[in-house]
Amino acid sequence: MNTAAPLVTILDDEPAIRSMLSDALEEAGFRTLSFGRATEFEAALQSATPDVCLVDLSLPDKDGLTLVHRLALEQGATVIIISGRAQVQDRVTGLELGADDYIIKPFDPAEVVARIRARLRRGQAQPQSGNTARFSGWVAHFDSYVLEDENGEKTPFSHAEGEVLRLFLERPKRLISRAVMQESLGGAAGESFDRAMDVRISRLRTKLREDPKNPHLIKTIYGAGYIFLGDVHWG
Amino acid sequence: MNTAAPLVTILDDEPAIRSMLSDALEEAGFRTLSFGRATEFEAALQSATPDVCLVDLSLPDKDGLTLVHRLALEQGATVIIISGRAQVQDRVTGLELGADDYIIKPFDPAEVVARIRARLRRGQAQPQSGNTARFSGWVAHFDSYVLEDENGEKTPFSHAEGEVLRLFLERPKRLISRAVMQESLGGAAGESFDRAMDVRISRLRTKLREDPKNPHLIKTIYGAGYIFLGDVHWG
DNA sequence: CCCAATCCTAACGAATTGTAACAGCTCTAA
DNA sequence: TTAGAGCTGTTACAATTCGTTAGGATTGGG
Repeated sequence: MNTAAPLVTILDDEPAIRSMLSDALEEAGFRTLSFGRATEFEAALQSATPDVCLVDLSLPDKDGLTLVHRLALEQGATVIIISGRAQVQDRVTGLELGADDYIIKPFDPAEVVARIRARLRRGQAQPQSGNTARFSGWVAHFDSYVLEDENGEKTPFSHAEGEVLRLFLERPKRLISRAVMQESLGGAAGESFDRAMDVRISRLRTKLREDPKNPHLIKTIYGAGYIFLGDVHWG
Repeated sequence: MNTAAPLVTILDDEPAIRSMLSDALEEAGFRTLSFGRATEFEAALQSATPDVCLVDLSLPDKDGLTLVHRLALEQGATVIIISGRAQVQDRVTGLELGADDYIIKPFDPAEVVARIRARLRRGQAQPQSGNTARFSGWVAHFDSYVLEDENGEKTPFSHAEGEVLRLFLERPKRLISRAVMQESLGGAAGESFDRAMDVRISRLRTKLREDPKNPHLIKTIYGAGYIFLGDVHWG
């Protein structure tokens, strides 16, 4: 991971907005890269991995939502949508597809900075440099499928449980929507697969000895998804 | 933030009022800048960021209300409206658009000074450097969604309650209009969502053990919005 | 003081989520 | 092949969340 200033990419077709954002962000100590079109942006992604992506949904050459989806899911980037559309439905689908936040135009640049800081304070994409993750006294071994508590006591976990756990450990402290989770878990978006996901999570919770009333690790966001709360260290 | 005397801008088309205000304010130790027209004022905004903006709504060249909206939203400035119109509706729309206070002509300059001092003493942007906030004996943990009282007793709060609480804790001691609140809470500005917001606040109040007759923390401003009264420390 | 607008909140119910119990599946070993 | 063990999706029902409704309380103008 780079210890330099975090890199923020800006994708918006209006030059005025691009410069307003980049001014505010650079003054706040971020590095920025601005793009007016999705294709340019995607080309640049090959060489640099941004810490945060600001994306305007109304792009001239591509559908912003699918782009957001790809960014969030494949790149694991922190995605913040900027949009002129204030409809609830827009916001919901944006977050469902994996965005981390949703800012409505017109906006205050200072607020954007604040939100980015808030996101960065939370989880950045974990380097995930190994097959073992530590969090809150636990150690998860993904090659032996074993969960180890602080006393060294070991509990095996299954493949399905491991998928969920890995998803959480790769995106800690960020909302993971049900939609994203289903897709990652290879679930047919079929009707009653939701319940299967619930059950997976429930089983994982019992192995982590969670009290669902006061969850220490896996927090449910009603109507949205889940957040994993532990501090995760891979390696 | 500047450590020198706070800068107050005055925007009013009547020269007599401008000079009366600037005299009173400078005597009270503020720096002032006066403008008779919105366009001049906006030009000056490029170079200096005022701490407080006094705006008369009846301007010759521009609609004062949209100006207020932009100021409050984009510049994040503290805006105080000065107006000859005393109707509730005028006041309400002014505050809804983000103004912090509303003073009716004719006014006593000393009162204006007092109100400005009050605003400045109140919320400057909170650093918000963590996910925990302390206020009035309470501790709010936003990652575990738990509210802790002075005896360490814990009450969980839901996601929806957390949204409201966070909004308050990020803008303490400032008016939060219902419009702003709805927008922040992702509510369709739809008709009956107001009630939903009321209910959220009501539920939050019971968790904070508030007596709505004598609110210690969440104060209702009839016709305008709410103010959170606690001293908030993030971290 | 009266009235209309506004606000509070108890109660209800629809939507969402948790999880126990069950059934089908795969794998292993005798 | 059969029995048993473990895994995982499905079902059913319980619990929770949260918006809506409705009626009463409060506020401020006239």
